[in-house]
Amino acid sequence: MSKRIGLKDIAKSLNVSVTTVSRALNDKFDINPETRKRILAKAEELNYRRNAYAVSLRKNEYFSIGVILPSIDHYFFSTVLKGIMNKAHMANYLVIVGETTHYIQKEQEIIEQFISHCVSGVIISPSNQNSLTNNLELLRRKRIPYILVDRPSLDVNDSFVKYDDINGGFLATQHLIEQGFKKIAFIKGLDYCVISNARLEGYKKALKKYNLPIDEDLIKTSNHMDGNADGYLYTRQLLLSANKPDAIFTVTDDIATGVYSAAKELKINIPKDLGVVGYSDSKIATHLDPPLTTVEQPGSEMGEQAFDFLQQTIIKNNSQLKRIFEARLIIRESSLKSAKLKVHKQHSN
Amino acid sequence: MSKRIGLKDIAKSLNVSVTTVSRALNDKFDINPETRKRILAKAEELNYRRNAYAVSLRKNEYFSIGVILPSIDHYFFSTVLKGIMNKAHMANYLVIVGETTHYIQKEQEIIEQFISHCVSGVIISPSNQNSLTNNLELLRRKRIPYILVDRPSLDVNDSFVKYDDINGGFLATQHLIEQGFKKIAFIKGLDYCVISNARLEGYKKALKKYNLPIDEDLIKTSNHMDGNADGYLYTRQLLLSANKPDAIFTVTDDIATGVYSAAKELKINIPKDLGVVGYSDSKIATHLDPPLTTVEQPGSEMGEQAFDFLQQTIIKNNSQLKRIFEARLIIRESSLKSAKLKVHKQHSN
DNA sequence: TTGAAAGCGTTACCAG
DNA sequence: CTGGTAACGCTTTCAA
Repeated sequence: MSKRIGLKDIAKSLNVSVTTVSRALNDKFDINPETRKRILAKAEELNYRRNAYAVSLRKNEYFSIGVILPSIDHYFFSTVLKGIMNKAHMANYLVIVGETTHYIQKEQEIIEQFISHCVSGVIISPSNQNSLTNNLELLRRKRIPYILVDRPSLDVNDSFVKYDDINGGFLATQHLIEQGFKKIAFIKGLDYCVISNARLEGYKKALKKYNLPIDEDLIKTSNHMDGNADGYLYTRQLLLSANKPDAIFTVTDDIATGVYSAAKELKINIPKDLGVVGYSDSKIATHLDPPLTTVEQPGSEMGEQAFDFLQQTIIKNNSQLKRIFEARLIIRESSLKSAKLKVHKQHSN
Repeated sequence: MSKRIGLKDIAKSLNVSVTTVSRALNDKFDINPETRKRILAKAEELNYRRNAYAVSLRKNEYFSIGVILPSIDHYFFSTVLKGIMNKAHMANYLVIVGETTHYIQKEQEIIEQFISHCVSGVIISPSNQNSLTNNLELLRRKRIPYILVDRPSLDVNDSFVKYDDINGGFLATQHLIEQGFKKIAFIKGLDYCVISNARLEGYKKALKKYNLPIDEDLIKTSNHMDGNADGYLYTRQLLLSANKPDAIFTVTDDIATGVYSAAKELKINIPKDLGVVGYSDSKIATHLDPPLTTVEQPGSEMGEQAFDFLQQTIIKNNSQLKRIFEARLIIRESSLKSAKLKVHKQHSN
């Protein structure tokens, strides 16, 4: 295990001062080009690696941000991360990632780790309601700039980036109503989930607007763990009950896949006998048969916006930066009651 | 912008020495419990944050690893990352992530950034053949331990974790043959892609074993950019040609989705008239109609193994750690010519 | 049980 | 153009 090479080693072997070596390596102007060349060559020869820790310490400048997500193998979050990393790379920031797997305890550990690692800021999609109060408070107290992604907090001073989930829920439900569906069920997420609640609100809003009754029996709660299984279960339950809906709107595409399975098993035709709308426009949506109508969520764009906000907060100490992405419904066949089957996938270039 | 609090500040405000404060904060035994309590309280009050950079510098101990992937929103890679992060978190390592988006130049930038950031090691899935020679050499020269994921290099000293892609290709093809398909096409990846080539090799091996001809016209090349589109295009081309195959094996599930679209459009029944086998067992596989037979790739497990290897390399300076995950075919309906659905997994020998 | 001082690898400042 | 010195925030060693 050979010792790590430092400026000092280069300096010694060339009989110059450490200062000079530093200058050469940092492309300063006040140095003899000759000396500079010699130093660079020597550095290369000795496989010198710059120690960013020492530099940061000395300059009191830190170039990393922390990203905290509930789960990175979830397609949406991975696109958010992609967006963040894209911008971060351009700005020369290092991206440290932590996955909470929905555990608030783990979230806290990650935050603490990030803080002592001197991250300049944090982009976080809080794991649940509870963490909004506790863990964010930790960041606030320690004065770490942070941007909330997808799940805003209740504090008006916080900066966030999110979707208009209320309108998303509204558009989805309205679309089903306009297609002629009369009895629309909603499979939602857990009660503490802000997003799920927003979509639920939109759902109810649409029903009200069209004077349809809100039937609590048609509202089911999935627990986020296995959407597919929950979708399947609740759909069976709904379709076999006396109070049978003719359409189902689900809080995630994942749950919608379960709806498909159940419908298939019960030989119920989508969309003729059962309209389905999902949420997120995940990869599977287009591949389901029939393709799933869903609400778009461009995660990558959101990640980029989050990074921009964070940078503004870090540099200009801005706060209360807020951006709400408009909800957009992507209509495919699963919700077109009077559909003639038409494959409208685009295979451009 | 209030100044960051350091040991010195706590020491001063309590009239003790920096050493004592350090001791208190690090739970050393040789300190008066009284003093310790006072210090801890003060630290809390002043919102002290430990500076890991200074600690690392002083102790010459660094606790972060770098992970370099071609693309993180690709499901497989995101599960690999998940596996890595899981283990890393338990071992108290920070995970810094870089996405090359398949650019070898970007890969190099990321490696250089990671090196100066004193990562203890790197887990990398190289972006292409070229980078295997260039960019890995950089890591070797600077003596950074690294583990290759999914795409091994040619250097026998390197440690890696990969799948048995040859056997994967073999099993997939053999299965189709055994199902009674006679003319099996293969849609592969780019020529430089080691993995694609391995699967191709397995494909050919199976054909040979069963004395089927290898027809280069039935081998198509997708460029990794839009698998779905390529799958669609090539499938159309293949199915409309005189030399029409009765089964298609694709190097990724993504491409297989394109096969489905084309088959649907041409009203060709899967699996009766066209057997299809994909690769990766991605999320969509089960949701396609009919569900797609594919070769499993448990990314998370692979990520965990990679981290374990890396840690062994870092700590014990081990090298040439190699693990090849067995290929396992997951049989679903898309390949069952005389299908009654029976889900079972087949192991290779 | 406590403190003073050295030093990790680097850069900034000032002098020459 | 070059070099000496101090300092970044912390831990370690040695001495009290």
